[in-house]
Amino acid sequence: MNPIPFDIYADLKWRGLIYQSTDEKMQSWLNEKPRTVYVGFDPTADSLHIGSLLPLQTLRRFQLAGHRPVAIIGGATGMIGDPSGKSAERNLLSEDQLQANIEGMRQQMAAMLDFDCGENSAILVNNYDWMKSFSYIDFLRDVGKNFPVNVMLAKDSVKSRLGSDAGISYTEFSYMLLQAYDFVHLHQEYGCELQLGGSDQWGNVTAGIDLGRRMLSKQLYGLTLPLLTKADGSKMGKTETGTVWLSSDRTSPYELYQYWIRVDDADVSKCLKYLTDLERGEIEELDGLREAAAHQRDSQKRLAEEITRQIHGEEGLKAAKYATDVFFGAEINDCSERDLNAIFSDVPSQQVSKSLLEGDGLAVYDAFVQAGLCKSKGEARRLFAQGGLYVNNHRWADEDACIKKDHLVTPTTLVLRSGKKKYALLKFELE
RNA sequence: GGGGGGUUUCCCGAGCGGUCAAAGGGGUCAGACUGUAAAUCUGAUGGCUUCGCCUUCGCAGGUUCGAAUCCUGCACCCCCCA
Repeated sequence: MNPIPFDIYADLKWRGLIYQSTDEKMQSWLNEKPRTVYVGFDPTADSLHIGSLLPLQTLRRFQLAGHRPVAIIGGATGMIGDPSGKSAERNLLSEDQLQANIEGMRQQMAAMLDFDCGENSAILVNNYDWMKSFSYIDFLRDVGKNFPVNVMLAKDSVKSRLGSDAGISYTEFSYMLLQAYDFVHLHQEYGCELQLGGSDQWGNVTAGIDLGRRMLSKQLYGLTLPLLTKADGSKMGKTETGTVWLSSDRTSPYELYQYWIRVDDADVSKCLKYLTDLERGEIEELDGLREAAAHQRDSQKRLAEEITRQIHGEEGLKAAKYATDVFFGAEINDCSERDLNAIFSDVPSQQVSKSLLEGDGLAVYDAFVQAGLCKSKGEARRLFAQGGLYVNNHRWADEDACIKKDHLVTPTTLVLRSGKKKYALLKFELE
C-alpha cells in the first residue's frame, strides 16, 4: 500500500487552505514520507464549535493522505489563556471544568479522526498531563532560557496587547512558552514535526519551531490555515441564537444542517473547499450549477449534507432532513413521540392538562395563548383571520372548531404553528 | 429664586371638549411574491364572553351630559433669566 495516497499539500493548495508556511520545500517534504502532524484545541467549552471544524477537518485530511494526526487538547494552556486575537485578559477555567470540557471534545473528535487504523492512527493528548508535573524552576531553566524576551515582545499577539489599555498579564505573556513546549514534547514523544493552526497561531507556531531548534537542534515545520470568515468579514458559525456547536446537545443536527443550508452564495464555494472532502471537479460543477440556477441551492444542500453527515453520521443527517421537511410544512402523520421530540427539540413547549380535551375540547385561540405563540386571544384571532394559524401543519379552517383528542399527533402532543415556521408544542399530560 | 415648555398606545410623534382605542412613521406580526436570501407589495397591530363591552393618553383630584384635550395640586424632564 502506498504510504502517501495523495499529495496533501497540492490538495490544500487548491482548496485555498495554505495561508503561511514555514518552509518552501513543504510539499516535497510532506510527500517524502508519512509525517506526524498536530493541531491544538482550546478546551474553553465542553464542545467544539464551527471554528474548530476547519483545523479538525484539515487534520483529518492529513490522515487520509497517510500522515499521522495528533490532536492536542490544551488542558494546561487552557488554564492560562492564549492572548492571540484576544483583546482582553481571559478568565481562567477551573480544573473540574476543564476535565469535563476535554471529555466532551474527545468524543466529537472520534467522529472526524480515525483512532484505530494501524500506522497512522490518530492520537489524542492533553498537555496538562505533562505540564502538571513540570516544576516552575525546571521550566524556567529548560524552556524559558531559550526565549529571548525581545523576540517575545515582537509577537503580534503580545504587541497588540501591550499597546492597549487592557495590558497583558505575566501569565498570558507566558502562554507561548507553553505552546512552544508542546511542540517539543510531541516531537520527543511521537516524532511530531509539523504544527497546523489558524492564521492567528503563526506566532505560537514559530515559537515552537524556534524552541525545537534551540532545545533539540531539530528542524520543525509549521503551516497556518486561513480563518473561516464570511464575505462580509464576520466570523462563520454565529447565529442570532449564538454559537453553532458540534455537540448535538448544544446544537441539534437539524440546526447544524440549517446553518449550512443558509450559507450565503458568496461563501458557499469556500465552505465546500475548506470543510468537505468533495473533489475539485465536484465543487466546480456545483459552482457552475449555482451560477446557472442559484435558486436550486445545490451547493448549500450538498454542503449541509456533507458536514452534517461528517459530524452526526448518516442517522443524524437523516433526522436533520426529516426535521427540515416537517419544519417546512410536511404532513405530520404517524410520527412517533420520539421522532417528534427530536424534530422539535429546539421548539418551546408547554405542559397542560389532558382534561382540557374532554367535552367540547380546547378553543384554538386558547391553545395558541397557552403555547405562548400569541400574547392574547385577540392576537390569535388576528393570526387566524390572516391565515397564519396552523395546527399540525394544517391551516386552521374554522375558528369555532375546538381541539379534541383526535387532533393529537402522538398520544400527548399537538404541534402549533404561527406563520411560516414559528412552532410551539402543547403537551397534554394526565394529572 | 423668577419665567416658559414638555410628559400620548412597543418606540418616535400628531391630536388640544364629543365623529379618539387615538393621524403618520418605525418596529413587530401575518399574507402574497421568492432561493429557507435581499427587496417589494398587501393587511394587521390595547383587552375581552368581539355587531357590543372594558381599560389606556405622567400621577391624584375637579369642571362638564361628555375630557388625551379645560381647571387644581403633585412628580419627573427640558429651556431661558438670576
